[in-house]
Amino acid sequence: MDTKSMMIDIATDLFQQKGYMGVGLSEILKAGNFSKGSFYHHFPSGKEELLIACLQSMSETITKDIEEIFERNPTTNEATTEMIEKLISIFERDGTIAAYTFSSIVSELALLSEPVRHACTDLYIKMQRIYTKKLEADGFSAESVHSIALMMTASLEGAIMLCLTQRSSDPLKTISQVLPTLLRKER
Amino acid sequence: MDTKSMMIDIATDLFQQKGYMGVGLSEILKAGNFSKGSFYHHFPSGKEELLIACLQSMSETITKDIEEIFERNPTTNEATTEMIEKLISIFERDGTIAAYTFSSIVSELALLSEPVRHACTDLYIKMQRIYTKKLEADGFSAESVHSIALMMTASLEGAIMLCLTQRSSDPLKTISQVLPTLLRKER
DNA sequence: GTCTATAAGCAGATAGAC
DNA sequence: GTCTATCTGCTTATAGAC
Repeated sequence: MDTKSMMIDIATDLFQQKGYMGVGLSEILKAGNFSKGSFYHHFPSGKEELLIACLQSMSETITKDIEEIFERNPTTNEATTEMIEKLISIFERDGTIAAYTFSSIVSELALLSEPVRHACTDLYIKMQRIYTKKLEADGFSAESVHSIALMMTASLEGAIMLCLTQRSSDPLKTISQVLPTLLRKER
Repeated sequence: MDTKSMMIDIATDLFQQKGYMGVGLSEILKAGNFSKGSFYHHFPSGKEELLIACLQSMSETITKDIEEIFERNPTTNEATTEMIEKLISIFERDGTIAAYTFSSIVSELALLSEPVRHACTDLYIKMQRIYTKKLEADGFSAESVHSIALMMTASLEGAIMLCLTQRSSDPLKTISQVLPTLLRKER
């Protein structure tokens, strides 16, 4: 594996644990035994360029993962349940949620940096596209599809945040129980 | 108004605009024409102590505000609609949401600092307590009350985050349309 | 309670040898 | 492509006069 990819991998890990601002460049370099010279060769414009690369890599992993779940489950309802169960088991194993969201890493930065903001928007759009497709296949009406997909994204994102701040997986568990209410077709 | 309160007010404003890490201490002092000496007299343990004071002040404002809305509206459904409308008009006026959430200010820090994490948890608990009370008055069953209140908090929090990253009030508008689905009593 | 001046440390970034 | 040594600027925090 080449140096650049290794840098991205190690940095992604650290960013997920402590957030962008919580990790110094030196910490990343030390963790992977990289030198400053080598780092600035691969990321000439520095730490934020590295972050963007990490976000892109995460985005790919996340969307691929969600796509698979949504493909192998018959309905949105079942896919959602599996997705959230997976998040819960990750959270209970690692004590943190390293996937399905950027917000814990960059939410402050998203207020300040346009490239970061775009990377976030991009991920949300991709996730909602997956939900939308499945909801349409489920037979939901065109108008309701958009609303439900957005509600799924928002409540999931909010629940992850609540889990992280409360150090408990309860919020995700509750959301998982409530979401099916929205996915009943009698509307 | 005393110096300490002025410091809290000015800092709150800046933190809301740029996040905790995005605002240096010197920026705060300059904005209010405070001196370092004066600042460290009032907040001996520094910037994080100031942040906690800001979070507490925000928490009071937010909960009082929500409480009023929930008191003057007959049902949870109507109160929620008014609350979200208010958020939307704030967002469309200021381009940011300076209330009802800490997450854009501190989400990264909440991973690192226990006092900050507790301040966040505290706010969420208070908000959900207000929702819960109203839902009970609406006649919802004891079990469903907890789930719905959590779903309200999570989706609102998530929608605010989406609005901020997408620079659009659409997510809040959509949530406002979808939430009533959860508040139908036929469950 | 407030002031100025200064400290001490670390951040991200650069230069130039190899 | 990688290395080490260095630079600059900024951060929070302190000391001590008024």
